[in-house]
Parts: sequence; structure tokens; C-alpha cells
Amino acid sequence: MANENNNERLILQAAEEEFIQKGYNGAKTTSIAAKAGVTHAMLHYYYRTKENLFQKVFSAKVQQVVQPFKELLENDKSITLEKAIRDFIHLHFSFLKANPLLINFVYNEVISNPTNRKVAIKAIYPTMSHLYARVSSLINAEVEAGNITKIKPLQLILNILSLNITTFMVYPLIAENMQQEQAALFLQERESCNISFILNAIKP
Amino acid sequence: MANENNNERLILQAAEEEFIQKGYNGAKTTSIAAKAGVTHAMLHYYYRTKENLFQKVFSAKVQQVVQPFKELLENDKSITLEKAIRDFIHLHFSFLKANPLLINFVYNEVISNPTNRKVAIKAIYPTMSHLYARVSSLINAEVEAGNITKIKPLQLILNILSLNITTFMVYPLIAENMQQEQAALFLQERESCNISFILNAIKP
DNA sequence: TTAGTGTTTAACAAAACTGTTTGCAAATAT
DNA sequence: ATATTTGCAAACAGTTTTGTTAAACACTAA
Repeated sequence: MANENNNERLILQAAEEEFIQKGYNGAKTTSIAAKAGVTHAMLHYYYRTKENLFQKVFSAKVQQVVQPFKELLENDKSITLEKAIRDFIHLHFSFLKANPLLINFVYNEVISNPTNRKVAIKAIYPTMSHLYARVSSLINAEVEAGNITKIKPLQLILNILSLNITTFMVYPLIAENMQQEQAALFLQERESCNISFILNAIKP
Repeated sequence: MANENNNERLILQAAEEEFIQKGYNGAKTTSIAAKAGVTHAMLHYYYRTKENLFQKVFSAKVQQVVQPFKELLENDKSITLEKAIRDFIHLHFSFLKANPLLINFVYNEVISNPTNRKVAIKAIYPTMSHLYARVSSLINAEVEAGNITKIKPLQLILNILSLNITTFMVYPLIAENMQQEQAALFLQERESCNISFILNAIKP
């Protein structure tokens, strides 16, 4: 009976934590093993190398990054640009709140390692081009109707992502000298401000 | 005669490169010494520890991050908000173009190490509150004149910085599959798009 | 010339880290 | 019941990395 592959799972979990907190170079297999409560020989037994363990963590995390975009594309089938923007920003904020270190982790590993970059691009590309197409057609419709000013889909997407992501990049620094409620309020204010800022920016 | 403190400088230069490219954990003192063309004993002779060498690099780089803000505050004494925004975005783009890895380096070290965070906040705070005050009064004047919609200074500052910084975060990924001219064009387009996006967003 | 100061090298030491081997105990299959 | 596989720990091995030491070297000033 023993423990139905418990250790294998514990090691992976500990590895996720460690890699996300410290990056590939900062993470140590000994520390991961200790965090998982196993000898470090076990880590090598199940995952053989640090590199291999990292790849497992990394590709899972890249999948996670794409999640909110997939969700948006599946749920919001035929809506206006404004509703899509509102829905997405809200969705993305929830996601980033729940995974505050995720984006920075993936970004850094992508920047510092060409192999990771390929893995990430391969995983992200299909969803992103799907998103691009959707945004593109939403923009076209609104421009024709005279509801918004002309803007390139890539620029709009970058703008929205920028404002969302940097919010959670500065969040730990801003929240450091705040009460919890204040910090929560900051996020809330930032979310509504992002929405109105974007919507105002694309008005004719 | 030897070489008038040349090695000390060479080591510091090599350390800047290495730390910025690979971060504290990824950087190796042996690699820094090799890059500087000296034995690694020399590195310890001049800087004693990796940590110490890092601190020297880090605080210099934090100073550099604040540079464009100081420049803006000194040069643009009494101007309109629109001109300030235009000037700053242009200035900031030049700066980020010249130091593409700087922000990410400082950010990561700040996030991963509380001591670095204190160093950075201490160095950045005065300039930032100066900037805040200036933006605040510029906004007030324009709001009173009915030229723009009401927006909190912090939100506007965050928005501008977000759009600028993320441009250079995605730049290496986007430029990877582009000709040089195309990549330069992307930056140029992004700069003017950022300006008009911001200005449009704060219109009444 | 010599004593002194700062610079450089080579060799060494210690620790941290990744990965391997061995051997054993429990579980599963034959 | 016996053989085989699987899970696990302890000890070991090799490498990388940081940091130290001692001696050589170069230059300056007494």
C-alpha cells in the first residue's frame, strides 16, 4: 500500500514553489527535497535531473498563463468589444491575484533561456493568434459603427496586458507599507481604473 | 606604472554585465573575473565578496533607473500636462532602448531580496514623490480648465510607466522573428501609440 | 640600496550542489 | 514460496563555486 506516489507529487509541488520563488538558478534540489520532506536522493530517483524537474514545472506553468485567455475565448462568444474588455480585465485580475508570481517566473525563464522560449511560444501562440483574430474583428465592427477610434489589435492587446500585469508587479512593493484592506482596495481601484482608462482611450 | 586601477574598474564593468544578464544567482564570480580578464583572486582582492560586489553594482543601477525622472523634473519646469507626457514618454523610450535589461534586473533583485528592496526604495522615493507632486499639480490645473477628465496622479503615473516598460519587456520576444528595421519600427509605432493612447484616455 | 606599499598569481581549502551507487524493505508478480 | 520490481535512505563521488593564503612582483620613497 505505502503511499500512492505521494512523494513524487510532493516533490513536484515543492519544486513549483521553489522554482517560482527563486527561479532556476536560485532553486536548489536539496532545498526542494527538504521542502517536500524527502531525501534529495528521492528527487533524483523520480525526476533524475534538476533540468528535467524544471521542465515539468515550467511547461505546466506556461499552460497556466494561457488559461485566462482560453477561458475568455470560450465563454464570450459573441459580444461587444467593451464587454469583452470589461470581462477580460476582471477575469485577468482574478487570475493574477491568485497567481501573483507566475507571470514574472515564466517571463524570466523565457528571457534567460532560448529553449524555454521555444516551449513557451509553442504553447502560447495558438491561443494568442486566436485572441488576435477575435479582437481584430471586434475592433473592426466597432470602428465601422463609429463607436471607437481606430487602433491596431496588437497595440490594444499589449496595452490591456501591460496595465494588468504591471499592477501585480508593483503590488508587493506598494502593499508592503499598507494594511491588508488598503492593499485590497488598491487592486480594486486599479481594476476599475484600468477598465475606464482603456475604454476612454479608444473612444473616438 | 602598471595599470592605474584598471583592474578594479574592469571587474566592476564585467560584474555589471554578468549581474544584469544573469541576476545574482546566475552570476558567477569566476565568470566575472574571466570576463574582466583577471584571475578570480583579483576579484576578491578588490571586492572581497560576491555580495559586496553586487551591492556596488546594484546601487549604481538603481540610481540609473531614477535618472530619466530626475531629468524630466529638472528640464521641464513649467509646462502643460500634455507636453510633459509627450516629453517623458520620448525620454523614457530613449532611456529604455539604451538600457533594455536594466529595469528587469532591478525589479527582480528588489522582489527577491528585502535588503535590495530597502536600498531601492530609499534611492527612488524622493524623486518619485517629487514627480507625484508635479504630476498632481499639472493634473489639477488641466482638470480645472476642463481639458482632461479627473484621474489620480498615481494611476496616471502607473499607466504611463506600465505601457513604456512592458514595451521593452516584450521587445526581445517580438524582435526575435523580425528584421532590425521592422523591430525599430515596432518601437517607433509603440511610442507614438502610447502617447496618443494616454492622451486620449485622459480626454474629458 | 632597502624598506614599504600596493598589486598579482598560483595553489589551496571549504562548502554547496548535483547526481550516483548500494543496499534494504516492502509490495507485486510468478 | 520465490523472484522481481518499486520505494526509499545513507553514503559517496565529482564538480562548481566562493573565498583564503603565501609568495612573487612592481613601484616609491627614505
